[in-house]
Amino acid sequence: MLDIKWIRENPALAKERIAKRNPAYVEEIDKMLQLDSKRRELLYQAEAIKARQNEASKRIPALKKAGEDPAPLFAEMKELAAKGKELDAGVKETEAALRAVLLSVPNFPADEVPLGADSDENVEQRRWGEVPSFAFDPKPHWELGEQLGILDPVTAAKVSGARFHFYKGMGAALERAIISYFLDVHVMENGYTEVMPPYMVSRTSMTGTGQLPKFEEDAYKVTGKAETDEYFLIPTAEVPVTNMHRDEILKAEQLPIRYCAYSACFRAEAGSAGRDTRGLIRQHQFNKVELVKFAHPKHSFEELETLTQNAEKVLQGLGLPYRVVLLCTGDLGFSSTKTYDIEVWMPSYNRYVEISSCSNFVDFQARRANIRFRDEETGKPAFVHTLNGSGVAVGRTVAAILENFQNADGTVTIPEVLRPYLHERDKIG
RNA sequence: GGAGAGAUGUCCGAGUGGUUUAUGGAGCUGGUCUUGAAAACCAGUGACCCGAAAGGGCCGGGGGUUCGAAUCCCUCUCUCUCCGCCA
Repeated sequence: MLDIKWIRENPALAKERIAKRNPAYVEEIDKMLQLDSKRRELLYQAEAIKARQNEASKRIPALKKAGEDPAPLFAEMKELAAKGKELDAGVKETEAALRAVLLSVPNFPADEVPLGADSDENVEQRRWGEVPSFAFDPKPHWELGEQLGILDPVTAAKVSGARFHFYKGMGAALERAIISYFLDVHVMENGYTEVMPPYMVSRTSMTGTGQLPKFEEDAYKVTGKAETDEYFLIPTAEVPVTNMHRDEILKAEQLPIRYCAYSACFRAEAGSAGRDTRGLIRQHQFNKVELVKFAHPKHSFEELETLTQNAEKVLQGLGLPYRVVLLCTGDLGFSSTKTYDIEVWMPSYNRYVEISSCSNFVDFQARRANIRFRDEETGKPAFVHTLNGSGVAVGRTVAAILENFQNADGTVTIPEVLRPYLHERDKIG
């Protein structure tokens, strides 16, 4: 959620900044400004009436004590109360309308975010590792997975539907080993605290991180026995973990707080019918290790750099070639102000494929979720900056391992760092 | 699922219809004292919203009763205790 106060004071700049994302949002800024001034006008009137009511309330006991009849005052007050109620309703209505607009407008892109229409205009920052060249015809991971008997989408389709997988045998073990490896690196080397979050969250939590109200169709909703039961399956551990500190005032010395969390993730993939239909790339349910940071506003952009490096580290450990790109304005997520994607080399796609997305949300989520800290300079509460990044997507890592480390005989070499988690086996098949 | 209790400012906690519309602690800031620190004492500081300020509003969310609600009623959410069920 953008800061209405800041927008009120900098309307031209606000429009300029939001237009970088999409000029259509300029109109929304005007709507905000209009509702904001209406709200303040109504609030002023409503509060003036309340002040008069309070004043009268103080006089009534005094009148009684003096033996005078307060009845004439009652009549006047009754009228005032009716008027006040009307104004209160107007304030509430305007506030709700303003909030609705605020919740539907995305974050400003940071100044250094390149202008661009879509992912083609993302800017490569660096590459790591060697893209493999094969002396044989390399296979896509879905073929390797089937041949090795470790991936089974057909049975999953029977049991659940499209975009699900059974992992079997070494496939299941590999997925589990990767999860453990990622968590161990982030906990032991990168300084994160491990959390296991709930997989179902409330509407409030989904709104706090920005998935709702705008992207409800992308989420799976779970209803229960009671009519009021309403949960959303988490699309990422970002949602429960960021909301851990919702409505809290943290101490400045606690910052930065770093959490890592393994979770399954659930996505409806509403807009991607027909895309990446084979393999592990785009599933309704997938595993991910997520990194979340709560940072002091002064340091959040540095924290984004280290967060990205922390995610890169696990790919380096595995020996998977990747590149880091800075997302352009057209590819930037709703809540983010700046995002680096890490893309792993995927031989079957003959290109780099996203395996991690590391973002700084500045105060956008913190304002929605009311996550604050006590500023040491002013002594007043201020919004923290939240960041998160995949550290990294597990299913896509399995795909990348299978494809990049496949051998001519159809076996796959297991990266050394994973072997301790797999009874020291060095290959699959 | 049944029965009961509760939700107050950064934290703890008082307040059960008005005449101070939030008592008192802790914390934090400054001061006195001290070689320094602690303790003690003195003063200040209270979330959040509108406002340039003065000031006003604001006691889990929403609704109601009343001239007037933290206080009474309804409702929702959450927490705790006991019982039941359960991995």
